[in-house]
Amino acid sequence: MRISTKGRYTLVIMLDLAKEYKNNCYVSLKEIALKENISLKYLEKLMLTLNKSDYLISLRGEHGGYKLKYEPSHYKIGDILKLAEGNIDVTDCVSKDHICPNKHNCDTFPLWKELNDLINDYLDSKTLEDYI
Amino acid sequence: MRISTKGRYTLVIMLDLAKEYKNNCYVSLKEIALKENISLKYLEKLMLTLNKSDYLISLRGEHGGYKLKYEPSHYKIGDILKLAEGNIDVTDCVSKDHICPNKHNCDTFPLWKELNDLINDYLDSKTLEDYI
DNA sequence: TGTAATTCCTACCAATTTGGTAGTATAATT
DNA sequence: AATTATACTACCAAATTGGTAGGAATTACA
Repeated sequence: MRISTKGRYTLVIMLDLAKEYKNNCYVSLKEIALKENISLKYLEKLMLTLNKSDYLISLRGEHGGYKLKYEPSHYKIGDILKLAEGNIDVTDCVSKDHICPNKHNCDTFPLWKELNDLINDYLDSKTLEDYI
Repeated sequence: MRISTKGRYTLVIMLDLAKEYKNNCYVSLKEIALKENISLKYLEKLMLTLNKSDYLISLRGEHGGYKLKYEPSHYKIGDILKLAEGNIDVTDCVSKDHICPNKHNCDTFPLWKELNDLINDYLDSKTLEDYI
């Protein structure tokens, strides 16, 4: 049930950008790395994933960095975690139809399905706005 | 957020034993392995963990196997998963006090704490009885 | 009393994931 | 031209996952 540093650090980045959204300025990874005490190189790597979405605007060079493309309430926590972690489903059977041939006869499927819905409904009900 | 086969198979074992509880007979791993299409050797290994608890009564030899020590409603799903997976906490900061020195100033801690409580409250509200 | 069945226990192992590091190319600012 | 920052590729060690192999101990039954 673990959320790895990929998801946690990615959320930290997004929150730091969210906090600066009203100032409309770019925030560099160096600032975030220093402030949050995370390796710059690791943050760069996380940005590769994050940047494949339509979430951010980036600028290279001096006074460059990243800023949110939309206002903080636009970003659901669940979406950010799914992007960073790849997949946050409790089991494969709840998301991939083909993986379990007899889920209708499976005693544990209802458990995983209900738990997965609980988690996803919660994470989709919260946005960056709620944590700044 | 994944539950691995350790947790899933362990729950399958416990449910199979729960279904036979009223008959008060021993169920062998061989039967479970055949029925559930899981490797016997892997089930044996999972039993090493499960057997360290006070959950089961085992008997070697012919017509041997395992049976539940208590009635199915005694076993919380959360307890079984914690035992099998080792730790199902979303992050370390929600369970280990020392791991994060400034959790009171952390923007994301409330999120992990609330999510972790949601999951654990759900899993502790269900027992084997609910899935047989 | 011997044999088959079953749990119990210790090693070992390949593939994947996690949590990074290193180096370089590209772009923007001064 | 120099500096600063993102973008991208490659690599790597440690831990976890999902097993397998082999044998020892114990029990039931013929």
